Amino acid sequence: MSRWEPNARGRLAEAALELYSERGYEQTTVAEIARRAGLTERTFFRHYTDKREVLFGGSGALQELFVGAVAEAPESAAPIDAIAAGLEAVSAMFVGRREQSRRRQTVIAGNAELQERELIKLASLAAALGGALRGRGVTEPAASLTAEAGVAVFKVGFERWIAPAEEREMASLMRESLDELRAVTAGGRA
Amino acid sequence: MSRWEPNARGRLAEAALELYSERGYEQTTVAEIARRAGLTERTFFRHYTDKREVLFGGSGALQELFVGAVAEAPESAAPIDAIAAGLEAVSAMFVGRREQSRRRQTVIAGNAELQERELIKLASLAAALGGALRGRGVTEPAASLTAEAGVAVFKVGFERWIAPAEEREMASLMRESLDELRAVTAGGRA
DNA sequence: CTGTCGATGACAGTCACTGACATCAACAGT
DNA sequence: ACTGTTGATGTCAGTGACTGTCATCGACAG
Repeated sequence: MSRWEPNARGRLAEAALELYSERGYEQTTVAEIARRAGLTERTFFRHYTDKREVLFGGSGALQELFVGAVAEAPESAAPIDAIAAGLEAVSAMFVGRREQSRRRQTVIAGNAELQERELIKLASLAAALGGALRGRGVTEPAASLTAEAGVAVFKVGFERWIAPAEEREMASLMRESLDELRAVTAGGRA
Repeated sequence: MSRWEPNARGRLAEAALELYSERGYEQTTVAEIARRAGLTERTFFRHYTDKREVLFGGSGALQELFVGAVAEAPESAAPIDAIAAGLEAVSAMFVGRREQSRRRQTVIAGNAELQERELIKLASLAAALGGALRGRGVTEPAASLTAEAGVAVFKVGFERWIAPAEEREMASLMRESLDELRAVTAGGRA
């Protein structure tokens, strides 16, 4: 057996989401999070760089998955279709996590610092997607624009997925949102 | 005469930009900024909510000017043309401030917290522009998309304006960037 | 049995940020 | 001229996020 309970990082993330939900982000101290996870404040900062980052532990995996799927889409796929493949892959990783995602977004919506962190994560995602598209031979500014569009679709699709009454799968909502973007950007044509 | 030197707020902003440039954002304490401005740390926090905000004192005026110009563009103007009018207005307010803007962007580029703050300011700008467009009768999602596009053009134009060798006026670069966006989004057509 | 390693704890310290109260020139009203 | 109010600032004592440093001690290799 191990000297400590396993998955300290996960316990910290869980404790943080609970406390942020219960009493709000600002009213929660890092010491409290650590205590609920059975650890000390110092150990919290060994797993997460700051009090905000504990809510974004999954963003690295999300970005890797998204970028990987874009990079490995069929060579024949157009840029926007590679992005669509990425959205499909990402949707799979959220299956069964809708309630947790709702709680998390509620917390983020209630605090400006957390919104800032979310924005920079999305900016990082857009930059990485742009790089993946350039790796597929897409030139600028098409690569960056398509990447930004992909992130915009993800945002819209995600918001719909966590909407109160919504029960459809994320993948469907992502496809729907992408279709709407296509319709809008095609505006003015036949 | 007044009891204190005038323009405390401006002196703080100036001192902060100097110190952030000289020794970096993280290596500068608020007490140092206040001391250089001839004030105390407590007074700094009466003028700016936090250590980051002191670099964004002009963002309120920028947003007001941009939004106002969009709202007051000729009724006949298309959404994107209203945005173009806003970009013209904004360009005027930066005249003579290129060097200061360059130093400021260098500081921001060197620190993640400052980038986060900049991103949320731009998100706020996009939201406000979307509102102004809706006020002109533009429906969703065209209003939000056009607003996002406007912010994207502003970002690109601004980056070019502060590029090392660049000497052209901001207004020209904004027009140029907007034209490029038009070209890209028109892609696939005749 | 012993030495290394890695995750954690303990503890002191810096600094961003806040609340409460004091100060005092300017100014208005008398 | 006298006085009360106001507003920007100073002073001081906090709280809490975050960091550097060293100690601890099961697991594991040899």
